[in-house]
Amino acid sequence: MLTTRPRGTSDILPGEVEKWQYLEQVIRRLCREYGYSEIRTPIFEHTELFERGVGETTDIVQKEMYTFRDRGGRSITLRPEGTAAVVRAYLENKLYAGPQPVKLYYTGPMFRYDRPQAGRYRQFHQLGVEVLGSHDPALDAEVVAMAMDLYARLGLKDLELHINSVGCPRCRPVLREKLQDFFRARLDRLCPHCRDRLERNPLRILDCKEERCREAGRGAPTSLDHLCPGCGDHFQAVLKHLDNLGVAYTVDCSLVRGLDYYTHTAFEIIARGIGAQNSIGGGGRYNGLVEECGGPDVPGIGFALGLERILLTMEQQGVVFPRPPKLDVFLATADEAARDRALVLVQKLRREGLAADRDYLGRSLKAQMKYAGKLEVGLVAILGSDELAHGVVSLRDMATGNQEEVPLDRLAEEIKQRCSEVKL
RNA sequence: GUGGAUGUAGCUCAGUUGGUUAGAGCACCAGGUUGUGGCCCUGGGGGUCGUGGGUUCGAGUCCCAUCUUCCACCCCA
Repeated sequence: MLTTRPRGTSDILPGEVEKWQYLEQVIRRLCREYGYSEIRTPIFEHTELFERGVGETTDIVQKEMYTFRDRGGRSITLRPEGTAAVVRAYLENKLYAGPQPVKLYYTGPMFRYDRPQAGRYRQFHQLGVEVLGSHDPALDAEVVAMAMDLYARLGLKDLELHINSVGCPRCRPVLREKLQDFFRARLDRLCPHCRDRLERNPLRILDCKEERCREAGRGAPTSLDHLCPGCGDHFQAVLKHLDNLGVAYTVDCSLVRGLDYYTHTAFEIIARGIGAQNSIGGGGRYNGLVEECGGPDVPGIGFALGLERILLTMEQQGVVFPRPPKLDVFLATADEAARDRALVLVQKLRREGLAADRDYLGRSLKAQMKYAGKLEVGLVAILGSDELAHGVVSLRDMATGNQEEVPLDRLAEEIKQRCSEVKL
């Protein structure tokens, strides 16, 4: 073999791809029902979009981007997430001039240069949802509820919804400083990791698994105590709306998001049992991002869900995927004369909207039957010189073994009728 | 980027202290007499033993390097 697929990528093969198609189908219906339109942006963007949009200090920008120079010398980056590009497209195409708010969704591959492990890949897929142009806390609640609705529709159970408010540009720096002051006084009690975190991301220290850091974090200032009145009111309103919707949540003061653009509401959904990478979705508000990208002061909120991780959780929880039949009918031939007619007949069936196929390997009738059995085709139409002479086809029900002759001109109708019976 | 484990047919794995043409089950293909699947029987194709070096008379078996995959850390979907 010349080479293999790049590390952390995967080939989604027949057998597996049907699960993706099912997931995508549920997603599209959900988004339509919630009033979202699909947007498709490029897989790659100018690097500065992510540097500015996602944030220079984030791990994504500092060590996880697939960045390269194109032949024109431009710095290009394979998108590591979707929000920045949607905001760019919103501005570039002046969507703020249309009816507000703008509700958009996307699915597709994202790229991050990380070491692969359970639930983490270099090319992975997300469903993302973004709403631009509304501050309404009811929208925050609806966005959270929409994510939970998707999981429910897919049959997922026992998920944990964590929610927090990370404040706004007025109150966040205050908390940050208080936290830094708090931990600076306890620096010697922190693990080496957390000493690094102190400058970069002090909130993370509260999340550390080391016992001594948990000990040191006791009594630390929390985000909720330091929200400014505006942020506090907003957060309380979001929680109230979630209560009204019957969405169960845990307020988690240690929840931070890894991307710089988040303000106010931040949330994350955790699934147990799929390994260390157990976050199957997350999101929040980003009221400063549009302006940061050079646009008007327009608020935004959204989420991103990891499709691989959702599929992983579905499998772990034993969810059964619907398995539509590959073919409606297989056309088997008994001899050379029938073979010539088969080509024409199978085309005719396809034009009738049926999924039909035949043998291409010159196999014996027996081998063709065997093949049809393996494909789990419900019906096999058998054509031989006897049938040709009478203008009929022997139609065999593979589940029961019953077989009867059907006139050629009624074949398509007969198959359609039997297929619809099976579905009922 | 760091740490640990792993790598023999399409898949799951055997392969004894290094010793002749590397095996099994499943899968695939073909047969088991005249035009018929799911069970059974028979036969067949398919492996540069991840890759590259090295030690040795001789390496799938030992040593080194490298890559992949898996798991974890950091972080995230």
